[in-house]
Amino acid sequence: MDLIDVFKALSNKTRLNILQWLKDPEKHFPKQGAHLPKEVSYKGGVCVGDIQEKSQASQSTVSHYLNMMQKAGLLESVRYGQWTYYRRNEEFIRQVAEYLRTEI
Amino acid sequence: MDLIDVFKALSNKTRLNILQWLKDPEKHFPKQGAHLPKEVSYKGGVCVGDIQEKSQASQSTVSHYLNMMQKAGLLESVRYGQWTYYRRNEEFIRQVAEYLRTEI
DNA sequence: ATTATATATCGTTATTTTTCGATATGTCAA
DNA sequence: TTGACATATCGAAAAATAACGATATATAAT
Repeated sequence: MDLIDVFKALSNKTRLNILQWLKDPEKHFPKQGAHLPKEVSYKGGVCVGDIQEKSQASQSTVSHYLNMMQKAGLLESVRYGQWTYYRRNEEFIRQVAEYLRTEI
Repeated sequence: MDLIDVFKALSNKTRLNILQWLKDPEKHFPKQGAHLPKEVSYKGGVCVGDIQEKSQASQSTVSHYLNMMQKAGLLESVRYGQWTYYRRNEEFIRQVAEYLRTEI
């Protein structure tokens, strides 16, 4: 776990928002899931386009953010056809919190 | 609590090191405390010069780092004469960890 | 008062990050 | 197989951060 990359990924309002939105996708992306049955899409996360729309940043910026967060370990992604769904890596986030609590 | 500033302050190896060194000053700054009685200096934290020496960054950089971490809330400082002692703000750090665990 | 020491601040340059538009790639539908 | 759409990647410009030496400020010692 490269903590520096994790904290860098968290050092941005939009990225922090995305992470928190993904905590409750039904709430923050109510109209998503047109592409796939609800069970699948919510379990799989939220697609880039929906996140981009909500975040008000450009498509390339959001794609870059998501990739950065995934590399840091905070997110994971699944591809369904032409869509990439991003969701939180809860276990990793838990570990970061625990590390911060005990080692920092 | 401005989380962004907290995470920015944590996004640097040297600053992270400093925070961890200050968790156990006796261990990481064994020869410090020449200026003041041990009880006082350890309770009050570690002076800038000792931190600077250990961190191998320039004096101005370390001073800047410490100020940044203090502004973020992670550190607090006390001045004894010409020395400024920095120590961890444990309560704040605990709150950050708790916030990360539950809200992020 | 002068000098020495510790820390803070200033000004500058180098580096990194941010952010975007343009373009490439990959997938689906007609 | 062509066209439409979703996402990723590229390249560049702007903005922010990092890091230093020089200098200022504050305190202490002579």
